Amino acid sequence: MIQAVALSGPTASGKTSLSLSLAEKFGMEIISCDSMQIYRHMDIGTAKAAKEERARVPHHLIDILEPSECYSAEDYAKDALACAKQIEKRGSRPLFVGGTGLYLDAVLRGGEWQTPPTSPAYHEKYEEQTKTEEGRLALYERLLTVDPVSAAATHPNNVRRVLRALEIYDLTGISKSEWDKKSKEQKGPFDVAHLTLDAHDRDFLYKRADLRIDEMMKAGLLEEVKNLYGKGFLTPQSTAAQAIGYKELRGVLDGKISLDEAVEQLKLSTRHYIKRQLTWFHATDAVRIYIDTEDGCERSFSSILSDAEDAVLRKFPD
RNA sequence: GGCGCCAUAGCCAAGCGGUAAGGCACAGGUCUGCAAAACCUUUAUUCCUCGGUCCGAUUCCGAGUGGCGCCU
Repeated sequence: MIQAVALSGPTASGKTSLSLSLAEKFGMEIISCDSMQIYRHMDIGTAKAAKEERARVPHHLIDILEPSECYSAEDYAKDALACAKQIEKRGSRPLFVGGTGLYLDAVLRGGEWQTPPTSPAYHEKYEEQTKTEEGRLALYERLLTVDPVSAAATHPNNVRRVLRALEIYDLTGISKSEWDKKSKEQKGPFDVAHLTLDAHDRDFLYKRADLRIDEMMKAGLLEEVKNLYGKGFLTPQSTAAQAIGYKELRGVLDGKISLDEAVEQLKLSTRHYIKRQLTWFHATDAVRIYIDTEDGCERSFSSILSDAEDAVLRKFPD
């Protein structure tokens, strides 16, 4: 078992600065767990740690792909595990830091029972069919006969998940629910201290996020987006184009919406994202570290840091 | 001052005599791999106020209030 620490939490909760101090304190190396910081040329909008910050502690899995390249949770699990093994060999612990819950789950779960990768071709095959109500229902009905357990857990409207479950069955002859069962039974490769940042007052988090977006705009986010599209690094159908900020600002470049509207939209998308992240991390057994007091006031960095250190030491007394 | 139009949830908005569509926001949730994605659930005992007609009014009539437009 590889001993590891994980620091999760929603956007703008302060993961980056806390991770640096925590890594320095315990001599850990950081493995980013962020589906968008993976991509090069997307720096401002994904709030990557600055160059000087990254010089303080070794960072991994940032800037490893071009924005046009495909990547998935499965790829991440492989890459992150390889990274973690090397860090362990160097005699230190990996510190997973990021807000992509699925990616974090994927590495920590690890093991033999990994479902086959998605093939874009499979999904394209059904693109026409999923456009109509009847088509979607037919797919769902097929899933109902092939894998009733997964069907029961999936809403018929959630085409992506319905297709994915069908794909796994068609590719392997084994139902997705069967794969999941095996996967749950196996032990992951990590012994992990999972900390997650949280706030008593949701608005406290939202305000921080709004503020950070204003700073991103000042730092030249629009230029960054313009460049990405201008140089053809980013295409509308790539995964990277789904990134918050990049998709909203594209409308400005096309003259479809005003800059003010786009920024409002970007703030809204960010709030929605924060909410989904909180839902995800609340469902984990992570130790919650609050960035505000119970009456919604800001806590000092040093007290947050000392909470985090305590949580790590409780798990690994050294 | 006169005439016309409008007033429905936090916002936008349909309904125009039979018991309040829809969208957005908010809130809650799902998640085994495109996840910064995709998807789900929930939200007006009441329609600006008062009076009238009617078995029944958000809907029709009158008055008031507020907003918008046009005219003098």
